[in-house]
Amino acid sequence: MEKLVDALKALSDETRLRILNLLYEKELCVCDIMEALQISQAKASRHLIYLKNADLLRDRKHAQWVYYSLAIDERIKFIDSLVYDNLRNLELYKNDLQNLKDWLKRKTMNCE
Amino acid sequence: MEKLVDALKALSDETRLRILNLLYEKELCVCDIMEALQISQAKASRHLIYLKNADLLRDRKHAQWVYYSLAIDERIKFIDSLVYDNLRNLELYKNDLQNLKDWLKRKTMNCE
DNA sequence: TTTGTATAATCGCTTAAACGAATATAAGTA
DNA sequence: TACTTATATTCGTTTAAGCGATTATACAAA
Repeated sequence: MEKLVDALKALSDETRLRILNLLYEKELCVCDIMEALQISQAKASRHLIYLKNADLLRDRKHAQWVYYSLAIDERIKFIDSLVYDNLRNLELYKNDLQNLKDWLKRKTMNCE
Repeated sequence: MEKLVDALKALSDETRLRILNLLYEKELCVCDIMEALQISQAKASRHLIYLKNADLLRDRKHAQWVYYSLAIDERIKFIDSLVYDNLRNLELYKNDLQNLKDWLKRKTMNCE
């Protein structure tokens, strides 16, 4: 992250906060985000790239999937507080985590 | 603050972060901010109002002056971490504090 | 090679927000 | 009442970002 301000701009959008909240659980691919948040593919992709450009995420390609995970270093540990002390007290973000859990279970069952 | 996102939007601008950094020291009027940051009156006023609308500041009128101070409650304690762990390690914000100190000293001396 | 799936990029449009410059308001002082 | 000072607001312009819809790319599997 070049600038602290860039990280804060990346955090000042609800969709991106919701994505970040999910990624605090585990690495996910774009389609996991789409399903858990019930948003379009273009929207998920755009916001993930925005977060990556702010150096808050890294990505890893495997076959046709792109997996995103947190890339939050020491310099911006206030984000931990934001997520654990604020986001996770709000219904919207709690629901998102439950939706993610449900989706990942369904996804696994389809492969068995 | 209605929405966490509104607070984050308010924090995602360098001028507003610089203002917040100063107000972590003490209550200040608009002209103190102008002097310490060397910005125009209109710019100082606009950004202070933006922060106030996000419920991060309160104001208090006394004669022709308007004093602004922090209004950050429990819900957004991550801002403490942002200021103390991040901003205050950066030269720009350290310089601003020194400029504020110098300005307040000059201001006091003029009244003696 | 064709088809399907996952992801990214582009287009056109709309809105928020930043800026300097100028003007308005409101209170204090001469 | 005039004048000054402190602060807020408005105007016109510019830029960043958000969106849905669509198209492009890249890999996999048939």
